Amino acid sequence: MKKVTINSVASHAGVSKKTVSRVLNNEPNVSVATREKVLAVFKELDYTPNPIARGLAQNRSFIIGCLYDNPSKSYITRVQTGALAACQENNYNLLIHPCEFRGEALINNIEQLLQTSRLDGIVLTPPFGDFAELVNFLKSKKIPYARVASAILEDDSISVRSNDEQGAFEVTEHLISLGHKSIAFIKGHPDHSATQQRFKGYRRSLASHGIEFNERLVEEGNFSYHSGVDSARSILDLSPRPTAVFASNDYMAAAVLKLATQRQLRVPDDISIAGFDNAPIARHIWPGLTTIAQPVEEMTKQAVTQLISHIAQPQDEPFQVILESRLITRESTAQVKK
Amino acid sequence: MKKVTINSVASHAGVSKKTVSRVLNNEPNVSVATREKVLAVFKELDYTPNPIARGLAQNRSFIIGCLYDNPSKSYITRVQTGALAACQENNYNLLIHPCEFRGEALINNIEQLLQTSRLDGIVLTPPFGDFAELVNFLKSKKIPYARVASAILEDDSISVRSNDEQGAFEVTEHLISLGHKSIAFIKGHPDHSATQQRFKGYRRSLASHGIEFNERLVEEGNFSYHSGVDSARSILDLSPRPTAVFASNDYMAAAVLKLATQRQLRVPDDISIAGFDNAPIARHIWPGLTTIAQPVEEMTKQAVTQLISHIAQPQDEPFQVILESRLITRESTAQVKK
DNA sequence: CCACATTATGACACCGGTGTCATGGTCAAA
DNA sequence: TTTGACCATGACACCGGTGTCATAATGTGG
Repeated sequence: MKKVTINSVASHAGVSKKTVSRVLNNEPNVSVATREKVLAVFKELDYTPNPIARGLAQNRSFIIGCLYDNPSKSYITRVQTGALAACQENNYNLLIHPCEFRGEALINNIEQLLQTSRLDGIVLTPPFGDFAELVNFLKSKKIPYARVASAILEDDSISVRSNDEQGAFEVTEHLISLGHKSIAFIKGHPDHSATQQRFKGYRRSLASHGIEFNERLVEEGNFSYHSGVDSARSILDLSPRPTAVFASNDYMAAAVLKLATQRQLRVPDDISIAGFDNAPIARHIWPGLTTIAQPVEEMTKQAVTQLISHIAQPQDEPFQVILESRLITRESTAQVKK
Repeated sequence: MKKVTINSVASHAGVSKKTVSRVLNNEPNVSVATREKVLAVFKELDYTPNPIARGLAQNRSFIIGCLYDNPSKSYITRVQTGALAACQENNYNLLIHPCEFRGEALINNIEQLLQTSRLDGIVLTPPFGDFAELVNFLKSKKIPYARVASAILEDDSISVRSNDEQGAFEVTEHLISLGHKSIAFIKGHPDHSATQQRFKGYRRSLASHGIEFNERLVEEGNFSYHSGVDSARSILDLSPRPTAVFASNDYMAAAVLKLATQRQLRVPDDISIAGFDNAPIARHIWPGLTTIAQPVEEMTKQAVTQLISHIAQPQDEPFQVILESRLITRESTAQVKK
């Protein structure tokens, strides 16, 4: 079983390599008869072009890098699923790059990644889309990039996100509609732009109902389960205890639930709990968590699709999309008790 | 800023391309003086060889494929972490390939993957290491592969796993030592060899204590949370109700916990629950789950490292390693009540 | 000191594609 | 009929490495 290359196809079809190449790339100036002859030989020999040779000739790798640093494994796999879908449709490969660096070290790490892997483009998942230093570096190196779920907007860039502010607003509205007035809030990681957005949504809802904002009800978390435990402790120790807790993601919400349960509090009778993200854990625990579902796969897929088309043919127009998220109510929130 | 290639290095150092290539690959027959001169130029120009050109010349892609199909996101990311670590150490890239096909369709899917991505090797994570059809296909195509966490052993293959049978034995021993005699068991997905192994460990422990095996206490799950809910329903409906449930993984155990809690049963006072895998959920819920921790990253890393070294220089000896797992006791298991 | 083995090095083809440019053929307008 | 535009095609260099083989330089034993 010999290897099938563009040369074997060319000699079988009785044309030159170049003509085969033209057919492969759908270039103009090939007669219909020739094109069909070549296509027939493709079928006959079961030919697939060698992406490595193609890459060498075009100085491309057909690889997109996906940068992430996220405590939520389910978020990571959702991002990967979306990115992979876009890559497969376009004959690209996806190189995953978990990365916990910040600042200077981050730039060095990415520089090395680019040197050794020759990526054609990079998808920045939270929080990397929010790091101006990194983005400027990519820009200076002329590496195409796309942002997923970042609130930062630039004039000429690719960005797909959902409306975190609005999502948080809706959760808070939901709690208020159940009669809650004392609603604690656990913030996310300060590096993530989503953290500010979700906090803003919470405050906007309070304000729109004339509920005074109380700083003592706000805790600083970092999206990890562990930080949720710490924040939960402070919140549950408050007196009077708030009647509801809104955590910026489901892991922290799950931590609140765990601690509350350990302390013999009944959820949602004694205290309501809401999260954000609709992570699997939100439905794997009892009671299930009220939360916001975002189309993470779809966001990433659109971002990567756009990134690849930008690589093939650079455009000047920005591509900025905001997808809808939706409130999912489960058992962890209920009418406040008198 | 011009591109730095082997040619620029060669002319700067005043030697031929081929000599530079020799230095790059640590080939013999280069004088010390020449080698040092070339290495100095590497530094000076900040040269990194182009893996694509290298791949074309050697007919390699420097890409390892990682095949998986697993409901547990945390397991997937752990596998990826280990595989990536091995790849990065060896200047390989990792191509992830989630894949839900079986049988004929699986073979076609993989054939296409190989055609388009030209993988140098494949890591088979559960359950793919257990599919003889797939393995035979890879063998016939002469694609190197490595198995992770599969109980299947062949004479000449690479396989790294932990001892599932022993792990399940230890969990059961633990329950029995707490006085449990009626221990329900939820099996995993029938395609996974771990499913058989864990079941065997459970039975061995029962037998070694003279506890009669009761088929009615065994439910068929598939490792998913959902299947755990179904199995839990049957088990909790039994009369008399077993005093302990051992689920083949933590997701199913979490489902048992959820259902038990919904039914006002106190865990572990009314019923003990144990899982397997030490997934994050095992410590994110209350009470935390007693379970078995396996070195998934380490297993995968060793498998991939070995795979890559096998690609560089094929060996005939098999590489078969079994790593230790360990019992982690948390709050979900306790002394049986009289 | 010569014959021969061994080491160090380079010239050149090659991997499998794409880009550039020349060439011959067709066709419409002058 | 001539001219020029345009289309279809191929020859050939090139991308940045590695493999093969020839050759010059050096070392070794008799």
